[in-house]
Amino acid sequence: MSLSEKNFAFVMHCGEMGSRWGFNRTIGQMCGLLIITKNPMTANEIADALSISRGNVSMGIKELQSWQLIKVQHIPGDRKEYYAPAGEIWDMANRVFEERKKREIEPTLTLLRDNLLDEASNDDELYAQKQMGEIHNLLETVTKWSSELQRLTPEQLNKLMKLGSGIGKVIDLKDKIFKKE
Amino acid sequence: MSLSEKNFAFVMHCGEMGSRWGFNRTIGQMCGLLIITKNPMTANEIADALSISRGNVSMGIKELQSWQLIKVQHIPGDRKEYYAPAGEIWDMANRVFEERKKREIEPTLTLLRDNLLDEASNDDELYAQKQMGEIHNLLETVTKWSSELQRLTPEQLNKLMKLGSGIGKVIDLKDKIFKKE
DNA sequence: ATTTACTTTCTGAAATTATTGAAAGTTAAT
DNA sequence: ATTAACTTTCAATAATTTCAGAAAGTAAAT
Repeated sequence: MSLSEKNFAFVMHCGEMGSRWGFNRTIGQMCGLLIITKNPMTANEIADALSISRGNVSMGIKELQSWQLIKVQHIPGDRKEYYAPAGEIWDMANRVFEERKKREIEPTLTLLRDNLLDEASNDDELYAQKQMGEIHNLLETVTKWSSELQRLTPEQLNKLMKLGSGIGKVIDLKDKIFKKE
Repeated sequence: MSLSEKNFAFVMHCGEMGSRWGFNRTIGQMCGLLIITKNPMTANEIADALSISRGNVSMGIKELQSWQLIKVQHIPGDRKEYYAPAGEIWDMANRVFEERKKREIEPTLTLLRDNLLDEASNDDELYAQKQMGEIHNLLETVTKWSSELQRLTPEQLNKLMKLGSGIGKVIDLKDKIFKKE
């Protein structure tokens, strides 16, 4: 079974974008392919569909598993491994987001915290520390905020999203009601 | 004037991270360097501080300008160009975010919209379209939501951030008050 | 118009990253 | 124990990206 033109275009597009999301072209293609394919696929089917080597598929699978984006399935009486997306689109996006946070924000936070422990010994250092402090705060806010969002129930989240620009009003509303502090 | 050990470590770290944010190592380093350096720097100073070629700096400047992350300044009676960050940390993060959205979300949205116009002609295509539809919705939500956030005043934004997990309660509260619909 | 002080562009070399395909590994069936 | 049907690993190669340094460009000062 081969891909329709449109579906193929989508898979290739995932390849181009893939590199921006932290994996390489092939892995992006694999991910896109598995997402739009109804039935789980074998490694060989993937290799054929994308015209890449079997070995390359094996690497890609390992990588996609490390991102927890795909899962393995077995069909009784069949020794092959079948691969499928590990969850709904929303879950997958969340995983990518989480993984990226871990890879790019956390190391920076660690380094910044370490740097900020030192006393600045002159004006230049003081300025550098001020700037690093700002980055640190920004990253902490982003981290905290994103984990808060993930704590919401899907229902709350949905409401929040629908709220859209109304969010501003709700904040003001909350202020009026609890204006004591 | 050369960098302290800690500051140098920060700049190098920006190099490593840089590639994840869409530019390359050198450009990440340049960006970090300009952020923690109090005074605007000339291209030659940058080249010296990072031990890279003058030509490479020139490329990097062009790229950073295309991201609107740095600005050029002139000192009267001096022909050199001096480079400095284009704004506060928060602004720069916003620019990077915006630019990434433009580069990776918008093209995908375009492709998906195009693909979703077609009628599915069989079961496989129908499934593929369903999945693409989900991705499309997710990306639209993210896009919409992020531009809502940018529309908030810094003050509102600050309150929202401080709210943290309390956001859930506020949503529920709002629901109770306007429970008519 | 020339020189001088700069910036930009471009080419090929170097470094990095991705990919193949063959060999090795694994495991179920016989 | 051997074979058959798979998967994984890895060394060699291919493709891509980054970079230095030279050459070309620009424009202020003389």
